[in-house]
Amino acid sequence: MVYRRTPAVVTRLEDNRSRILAAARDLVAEGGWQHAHVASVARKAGVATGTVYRYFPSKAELFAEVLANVSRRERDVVAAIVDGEGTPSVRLRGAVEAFAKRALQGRRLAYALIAEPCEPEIDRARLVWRGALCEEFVRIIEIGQQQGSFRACDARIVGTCVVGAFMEALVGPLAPEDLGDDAVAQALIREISDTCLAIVALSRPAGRLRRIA
Amino acid sequence: MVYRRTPAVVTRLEDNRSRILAAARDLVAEGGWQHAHVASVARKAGVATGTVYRYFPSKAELFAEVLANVSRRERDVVAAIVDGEGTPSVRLRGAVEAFAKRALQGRRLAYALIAEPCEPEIDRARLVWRGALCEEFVRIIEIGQQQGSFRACDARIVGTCVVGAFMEALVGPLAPEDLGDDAVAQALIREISDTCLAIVALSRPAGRLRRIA
DNA sequence: CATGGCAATGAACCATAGTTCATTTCTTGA
DNA sequence: TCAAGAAATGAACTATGGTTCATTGCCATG
Repeated sequence: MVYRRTPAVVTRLEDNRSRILAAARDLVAEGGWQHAHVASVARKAGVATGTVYRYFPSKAELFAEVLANVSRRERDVVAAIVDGEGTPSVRLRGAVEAFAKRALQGRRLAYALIAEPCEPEIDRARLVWRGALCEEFVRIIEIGQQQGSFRACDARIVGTCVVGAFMEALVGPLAPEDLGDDAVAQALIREISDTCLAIVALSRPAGRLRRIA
Repeated sequence: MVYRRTPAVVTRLEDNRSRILAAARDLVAEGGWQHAHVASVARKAGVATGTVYRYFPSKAELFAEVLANVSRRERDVVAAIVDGEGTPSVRLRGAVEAFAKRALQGRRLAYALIAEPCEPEIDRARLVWRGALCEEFVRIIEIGQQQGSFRACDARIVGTCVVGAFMEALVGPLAPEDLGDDAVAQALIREISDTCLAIVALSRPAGRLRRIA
């Protein structure tokens, strides 16, 4: 019996795997789901079509992993801000703005991962990761409520609303046709984060108000 | 030369057309996109597969029309409320609650039309109609702003946020697995409409506040 | 250097469903 | 009743692209 997986072989296998993943991600980032075929991925990764199937059981799982990788990164960015410094309001705004800014930077990929029509199988994976992102916003809302900075509400539902709000507002501007003026993007981001803050802001007491010392 | 389209024939043709549309809609309402095949539609409508193609150029266009019909109805309901009686706040809340309530009543269909993963071609049609719905919310926001009831903001962006917020919060509960407790649904609807109102509420002046006469 | 076993290859395969179209059936007006 | 033309039929066709697998090549051991 000969041939054992020497470190060299293991490395090569891992290289292949990540090269395929990278190729898949890049393809999506360049042309969306339209041209994200297994054959294209293989070509871009410099392997044969069949090789892809030595690393991933199906197209759907390959792209689900791409989606997971990218989404996890985004979620981590948001999570770091949620767990970071500042008042809950500052953190919520920061999280929303960070997400929006990053999305607008890599528009094509963001559009594909968030909103572009794609195969049902892949679409399903999106829902999962959107849920994970939502968790982070639920957390910051709960923190804000504990500190008395945010209004009393069902954090789970309202967190979902927050995610829905900024996602929806981003979709249009993310669309590939949109070229993206930077000043417009800045204004958009600000408007969106204002809106998200408004969602959780303490509600005004009834009646007229007057500022006090 | 004989055979002209007598009124009877015209009627039969129209009947066929709407029977096919109804069958398609019902299929989606029952089982979502998974089983919405042209052959199934034909069977349910009591015609041959090929007949469907005498009335619709493609599967995508058939279902796009289904989507348009249902969506238009929803938009009209919202539009009527937007143009109806009451303060802008009351109308906004009413519109959101009406939409949510109707969606929760016909869960399966609503889920399919709003969120269920489906073929890219059909998904594209969704975006269009979601935009039309959004218009109505932009309108009520603008009305509210003119009357000084809503905060100053970009109505277009914030309207999109409102739609995104309640859509997203509805998606989970719409999912086919969810059986739907009525009390829970009521609470959900209330929470969502509260949230949507918060989005446009006049922002609190900075500093601490105290109620005055 | 021989050999056993694993990885890579990519052309062929196949599954699914949307479409087509030659044929049949129906309707109308003479 | 018959002819002409339109509508309906549904089995066959086809396009697409994911998946397979017999073959080849490569590498580590004895």
